[in-house]
Amino acid sequence: MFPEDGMERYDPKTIEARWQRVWDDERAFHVPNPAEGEISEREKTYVLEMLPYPSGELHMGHVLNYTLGDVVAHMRRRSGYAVLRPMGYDAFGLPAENAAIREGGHPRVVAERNIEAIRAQMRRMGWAIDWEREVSTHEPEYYRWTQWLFLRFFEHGHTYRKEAPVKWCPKDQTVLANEQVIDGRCERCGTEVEAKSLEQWFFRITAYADRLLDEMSLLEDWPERVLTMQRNWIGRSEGAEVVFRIDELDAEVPVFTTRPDTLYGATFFVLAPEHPLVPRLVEGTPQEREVLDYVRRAGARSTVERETKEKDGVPTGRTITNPVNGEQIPVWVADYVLMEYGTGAIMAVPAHDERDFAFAERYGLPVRVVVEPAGGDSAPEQGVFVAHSAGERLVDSEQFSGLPSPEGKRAIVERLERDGNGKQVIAYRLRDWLLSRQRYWGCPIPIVHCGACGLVPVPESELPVLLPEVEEFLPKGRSPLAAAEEWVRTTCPSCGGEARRETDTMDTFVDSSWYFLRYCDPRNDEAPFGRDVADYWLPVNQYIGGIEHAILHLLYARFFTKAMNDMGLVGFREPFLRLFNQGMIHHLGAKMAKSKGNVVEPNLYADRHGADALRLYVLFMGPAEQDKEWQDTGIEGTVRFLHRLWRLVHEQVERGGPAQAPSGGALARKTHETIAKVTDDVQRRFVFNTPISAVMELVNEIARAPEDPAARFATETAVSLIQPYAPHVAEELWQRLGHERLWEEPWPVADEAQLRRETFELVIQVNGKVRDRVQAAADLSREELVELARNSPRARAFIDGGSVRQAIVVPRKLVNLVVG
RNA sequence: GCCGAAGUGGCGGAACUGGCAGACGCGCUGGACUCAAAAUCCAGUGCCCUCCGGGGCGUGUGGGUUCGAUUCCCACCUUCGGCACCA
Repeated sequence: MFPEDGMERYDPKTIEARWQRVWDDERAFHVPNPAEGEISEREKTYVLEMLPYPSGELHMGHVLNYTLGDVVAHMRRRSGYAVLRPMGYDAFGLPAENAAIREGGHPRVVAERNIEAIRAQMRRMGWAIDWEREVSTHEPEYYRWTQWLFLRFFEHGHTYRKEAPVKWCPKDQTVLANEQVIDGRCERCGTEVEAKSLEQWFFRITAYADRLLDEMSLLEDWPERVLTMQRNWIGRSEGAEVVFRIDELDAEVPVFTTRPDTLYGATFFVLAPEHPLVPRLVEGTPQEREVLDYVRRAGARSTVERETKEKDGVPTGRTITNPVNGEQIPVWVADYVLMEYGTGAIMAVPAHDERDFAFAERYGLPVRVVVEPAGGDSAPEQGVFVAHSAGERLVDSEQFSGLPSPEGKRAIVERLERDGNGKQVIAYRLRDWLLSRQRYWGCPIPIVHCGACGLVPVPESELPVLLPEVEEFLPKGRSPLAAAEEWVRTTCPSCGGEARRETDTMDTFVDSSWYFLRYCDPRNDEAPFGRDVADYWLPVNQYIGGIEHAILHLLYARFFTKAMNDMGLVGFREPFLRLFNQGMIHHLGAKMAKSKGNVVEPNLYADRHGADALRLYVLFMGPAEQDKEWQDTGIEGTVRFLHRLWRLVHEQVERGGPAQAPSGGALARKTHETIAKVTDDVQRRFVFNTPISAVMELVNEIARAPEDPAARFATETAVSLIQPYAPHVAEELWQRLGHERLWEEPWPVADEAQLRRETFELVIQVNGKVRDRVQAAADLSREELVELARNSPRARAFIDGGSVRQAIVVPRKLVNLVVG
């Protein structure tokens, strides 16, 4: 740039490669575990970003995600904490398997090739990661412990196998967990899912529903919307189970309702088409054909269709007895009642439930009002829909009439309980987590099916159950593992007889539900992790990732942690104390996607401008939690800034000014203000764009007064403050300033004494409008400030003939003269 | 439909607890350097008016509270996200 000055040009490529090598050689970011049996003296911080799926290509979302974590980790480490910041790969799963099917070859080869590629790109970004703790979920050394944990869950009854209606993705040829179905479509491929009844493996996450809600109180800082989404997903609702009877069949049919106070308004009864009682109910009746026909048609409807069409159903010809008044009401079958929720049957109260009302309207069923809104003085109109409201009272409900709704609920439930016709219950929307998948590239389920002994766990000594080698990965409705006949055929660990291995593999979300624990103790070959070491590092202090896992991964990991806590494997109940969701980086107005051709590749920019400029830019763009738009010209601004800083440092080295700043000067004060701002912004506010602005301001100030006695001090501080954001160039400049190892240098602390000002700019307002600004001594009294304002000629012009009726003084800020 | 978040210059954004709206950066305009260009540096840059002193308006829209509102309250508009036959 200025070769005639002999100043070396800022060349990010060389600098970045050099410092990455130094960090590796010196194991700069390796953190040892506290020695056995002794808790480390140093306070710890666990900074973690969500486990990446190794697609082979790093994208901008990763860059933002890991750079955020990097800044936090650097600052924490330089503030004296032992910082755990590991990295690994969520390597099992469909993308690698599908790529292998498409291109031929083995999913493992695809996955490992991708890992190599993405690791190289990550290292290029210079993140301060302890690479010695790297793990990948597809390695037998890892999935051995996934299996081990599965068996502990199995022993404790957290895992079970049952036949149940499940969601099936016809494209991926596998079942899905409820959480992986979005609007009736497969979360991965968007194919409409089908309903099937299959025998599958489940985690009993529903047993933890209440704790997943209640223990949110243990979390330090999670985005409110994530908590809301989880609460909605769990869907806890308090109500009652009410038992209706069909005497002719000697059958009891319980329903769940949140409105037991409306029991007298039940005018019909509805069973889900899948309800097991339906065939017996209509057997040999004139309605049999029509009802079974309806059931068949409902079964063929897609979830989407079922949810969007007009409500329909068929009468069964049977009646059922309302336990409170003995009334006989007709039983219908309709698919607006879902088998998965409650008991698969409802009492229909059309006057007080919109869905029941719509159904009653269509089929001309009676509508009986039994609750009147607050302040109803005349008898309620019959046959209409009455929305739920505060202060409502029961009517036409025998002895319960007149009770306010909440008391009515209580009284009716008490009566039901006394008569053995019901009880208070809580229903959840949350379903158990379906964990088995009919695909190859996943963790094998370590179970043996024995004709004599049933489901037998594989003994711990035989773990891992390795994935068998097969020729064909294409799924055909059953797991490709089933084709490895020799592998499938085994002996029962319990009785020694012939037995067959489980051929389903686990949902990859199982792998990622405990990876944050493996990082504590990644090479342990006797246990998934040592409890002491886990209890030292965990819970994660700062977790960072995308909002897409608001329910899926985050709910599963919380469940796993709680179950492990119950089993005595860990001493804490929540895995992630603070959660941060970064926004998405868009380009050309849309989410980056290969199919749209608008992907901005980080590597390209790292090569062109350096990783430091890229890291700075993704943070400088705007608030980290907001979605934002990539601008090529934007990164050029950060490039320019680094060049400017580079020149400034060299100029200061040339000048050789004193490193210690004399106190009291404007530049010295600005420097301390910058330290305070940069530190506070990250630590308290978790914002990353304004600290960069603050350092830019400081650099601008230095450039304006390079001969200031505080210039050298200001320059060194700027380099030190920018280190978490642009670590390579900061390290290089630090060395050129005559120091070493900036990453080990304590984080700067602002000197309170230097922050104090002797004068300030007093803003003078007249009737709320700024009319003048004057310098004022910091220690002036309120009266003196008002005098100063009154004497301002500019303010006077606006006071004119009027009199000052009031003066508002904000100390060290402004005076507002109210003139009337 | 319900719940939530957001709306500020040409653009990304700042203003943290009700007290100077537009920090920082991009872009643009003018100038310096150069044979020229790039790079760099300097100055300017919300809109309107101006006698060049300054004045008026301005944070989605309309109202309110207040000495004072981007910030608090009410209503509405727009965008985005979540939930949505859950009994």
